[in-house]
Amino acid sequence: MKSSQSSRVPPTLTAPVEDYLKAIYELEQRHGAAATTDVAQALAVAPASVTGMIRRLASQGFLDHVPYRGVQLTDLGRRAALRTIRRHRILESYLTAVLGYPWDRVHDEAERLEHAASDDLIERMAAALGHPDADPHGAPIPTAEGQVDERRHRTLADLAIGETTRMVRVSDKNPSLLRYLAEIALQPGVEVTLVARAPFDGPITLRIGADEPIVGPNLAAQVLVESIPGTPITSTRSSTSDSPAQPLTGKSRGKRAESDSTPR
Amino acid sequence: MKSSQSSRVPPTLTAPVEDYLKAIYELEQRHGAAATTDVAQALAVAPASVTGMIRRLASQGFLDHVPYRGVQLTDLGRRAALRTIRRHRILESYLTAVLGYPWDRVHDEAERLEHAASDDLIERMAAALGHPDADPHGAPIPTAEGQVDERRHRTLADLAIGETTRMVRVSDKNPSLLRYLAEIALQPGVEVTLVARAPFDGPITLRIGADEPIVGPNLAAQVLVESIPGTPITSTRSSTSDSPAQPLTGKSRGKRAESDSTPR
DNA sequence: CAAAATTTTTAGCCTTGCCTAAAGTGCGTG
DNA sequence: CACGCACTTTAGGCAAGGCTAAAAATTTTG
Repeated sequence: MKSSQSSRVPPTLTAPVEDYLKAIYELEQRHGAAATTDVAQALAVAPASVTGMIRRLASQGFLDHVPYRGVQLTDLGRRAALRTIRRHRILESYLTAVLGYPWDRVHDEAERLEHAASDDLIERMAAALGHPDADPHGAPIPTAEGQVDERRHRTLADLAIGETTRMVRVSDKNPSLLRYLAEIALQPGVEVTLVARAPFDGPITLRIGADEPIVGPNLAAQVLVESIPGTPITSTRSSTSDSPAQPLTGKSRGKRAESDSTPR
Repeated sequence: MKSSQSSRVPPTLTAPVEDYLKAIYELEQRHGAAATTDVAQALAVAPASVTGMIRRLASQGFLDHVPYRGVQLTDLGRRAALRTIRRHRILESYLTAVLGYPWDRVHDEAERLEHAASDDLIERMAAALGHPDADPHGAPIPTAEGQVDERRHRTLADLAIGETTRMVRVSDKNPSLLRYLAEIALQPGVEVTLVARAPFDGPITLRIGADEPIVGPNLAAQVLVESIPGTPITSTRSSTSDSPAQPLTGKSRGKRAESDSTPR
């Protein structure tokens, strides 16, 4: 019985290990837990493979595993996951801001580079960008010490009719969605108003600047927004919290790398 | 019996495979052939491991292997090797010129990134640098089509007394040597004169600008130089050729990324 | 030119990650 | 409360790459 408790994150994790920890962290954030099947789906591997890797990760102190019950990252595992996430998001920011990558193509590139880049390189890139708080898709960048803004946000689908909010974030994993969002100028920092919503989960009319694009509820549910300070909250739907609910681990948001993405 | 002849380089080679092909290419350049032991030493693995990998690479058409005789890259293998070398050298150039890496620390970083970067990323970096011909250590960068300047050069140790040449290249693999060279300002593009050479392989006095550093024969043999056009060649020692010997595969040299390395 | 030294290969084994097929668990529902 | 379904784990394999020890081939040398 080995006692490898909550010490420092080993410097040399394999790429698959980093991917598992990252995926488990993100599942924990979204669903409060990470089931074998969910991890398998997130990583596109067979569930049996996940069971095997989980055993290994548990034995190395990255997570706790109750058979048939799911996994939970230890402090060590969470720090390792956040380190990889920091790398990923700084890489995305750098590729977009400095090398002109469109925002729908940075994910795959960052996904590979995050396992190969040294801490030194990552910090040089962060410095070159002025230490941004969020990546081009609005995802908060953890600090080198593992602090990150874990606030939940409402989605466009949660808004009340007439409500105006600021777009804050969208997943980086769906290139065609990202291309479409760029087309209708729906990007982090932009103000968006819910003009109308057709019944029975029908199309949603937005106002973005002078345009009034109509989007499906499926798209709307993927776009995260936040209240604009000083605007009354006219809640209509049940939703995840927007104002600080859990104690924040990170610092304030705001600065963000300009994303000069080129749709198509 | 599969027929995977001299077609295109498969897009997805593993990192070890890329490392083997690169090492074999470089050994072929230097010694005309690549022996099992040499490859093993270059990659820091056991000779038996090399035998195994060589069998696999031969079966995939990357090289020809005559048991107990050594290996030779096929056209396919050579193209794969040059692709990796191009990535490596563009990465070194970019890290040095754009992110302020000192020239003694780019090798390790490039060594990992070369396996993870996409062609797109590499070409964006090359474009950002104005498509340099050589990396910060003077190594020629192969074109995307696999053309490269394979000229051999003399070393500082080969010079005649009083001869003035231009420093062109040094290996990127020895950080402390690189730091010392930066200290005495002996970098690619710099003019260097052989002032004196003590007998019995003794210390060598150089002139670089206004300085006259004294270096050992061991160091001198690692620094590649080329004749300055219009300077008579006063040969004294046996040496590898300097003027075009083998037909060139690459284009002319010249442009080179500024290396703003910061020694210590 | 045979013995010694060197190089190369074979044999057998290990770890990491992944797979499929089959067996166990847990839970909701009739 | 038992049955069925979904989820999870176990069992058994495979490929890539690496290792050591030992055998075989080649080269060097006395």
